[in-house]
Amino acid sequence: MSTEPAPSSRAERRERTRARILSSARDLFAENGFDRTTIRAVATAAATDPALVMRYFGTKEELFRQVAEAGVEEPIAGPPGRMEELLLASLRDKLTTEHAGTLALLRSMLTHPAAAEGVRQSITEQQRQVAAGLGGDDAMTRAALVGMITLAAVLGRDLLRLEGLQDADPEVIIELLRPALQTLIR
Amino acid sequence: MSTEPAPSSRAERRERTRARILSSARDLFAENGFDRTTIRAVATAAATDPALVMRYFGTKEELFRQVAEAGVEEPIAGPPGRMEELLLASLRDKLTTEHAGTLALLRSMLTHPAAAEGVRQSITEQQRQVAAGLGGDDAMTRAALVGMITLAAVLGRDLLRLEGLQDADPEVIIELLRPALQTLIR
DNA sequence: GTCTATACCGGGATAGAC
DNA sequence: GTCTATCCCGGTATAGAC
Repeated sequence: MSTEPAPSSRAERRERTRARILSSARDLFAENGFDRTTIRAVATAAATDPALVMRYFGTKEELFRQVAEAGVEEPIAGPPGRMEELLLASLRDKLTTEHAGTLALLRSMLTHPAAAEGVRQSITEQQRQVAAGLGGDDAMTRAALVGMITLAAVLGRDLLRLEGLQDADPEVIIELLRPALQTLIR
Repeated sequence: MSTEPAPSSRAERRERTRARILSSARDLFAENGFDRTTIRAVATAAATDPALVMRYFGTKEELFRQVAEAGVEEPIAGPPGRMEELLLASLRDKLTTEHAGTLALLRSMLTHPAAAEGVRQSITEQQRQVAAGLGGDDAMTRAALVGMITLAAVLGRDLLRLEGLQDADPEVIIELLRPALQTLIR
């Protein structure tokens, strides 16, 4: 929340405002979901006005799209033991660093079609990678459960904020899930 | 979808209309969530008009409350092996019989405060029961993960409709999750 | 008692003043 | 280029005709 120092050039100011809008939108979408977040509220939080938000992003849908833009995921591959490591590393990353963009996507995944599609694609992608390394005719089912379990940890901690999970050390969660995931990846 | 036969008494007709509204609301809330379900749409689906819906239920919030009213849950207690059985039985029930009311609650749990609270209370209740039978200082964390994992199965299958899960035999899902849950309950 | 018509509000989006 | 004022739609809720 530091006040920016140099007024600098027009282009820079513009870029800075844009970034502030994006950041406010991220927080509000993550906290309240797509439907309950208003352009007006985003503008207020970013200390501008609604018209400017529309000017920069055109539509609420597009603003959400840019907020929820998924970063590239580490591919999950190799023998079971290796996949287990990669999956837990990915979970650690989600639990330790702030991913307001990801939370925005997850928050709306049950009620907003675009968000649902984004999550589904992301999980399906990982699912195929894991299933490829597994074999067996229930590989896709096992891989789906693996994906849902890691997602469930984030959900319970950051979105539902369950007692016993929201304040738990990420490493504890990871070590508790390790043997559970091992029963599915093998 | 059978057309009701006897027009019968006023009170009965009234009750029937009420039930039809409740049923339509259940389906729509379960499919689209609280915010995207309109009173108008509920009325249309129930072949009445919006005013009547309001007359019977007063407010959309109250209609949702009645739709999402949780049935009583089997208590989870006993030694670890017994709790495991009870948890899996509860999961089987959720996977095999249609619980549109429960799905309505789950659909909105990330975006509607009342739904979030309902789910949180339900999980927390189960969590305490499981934690009581476990011991260890991370009992609540383990119990939370147990709850989230079973919830994740329903989520992935009925709400996200993940490939490899939406068409999976419930018994397969249960048997895959059994060893995973065993690593957390012990 | 049931439904038609409408009030009222707040949302996203737009046009035009400065 | 930034903001004020406004449009228009669709939501919940209500009042009054039948």
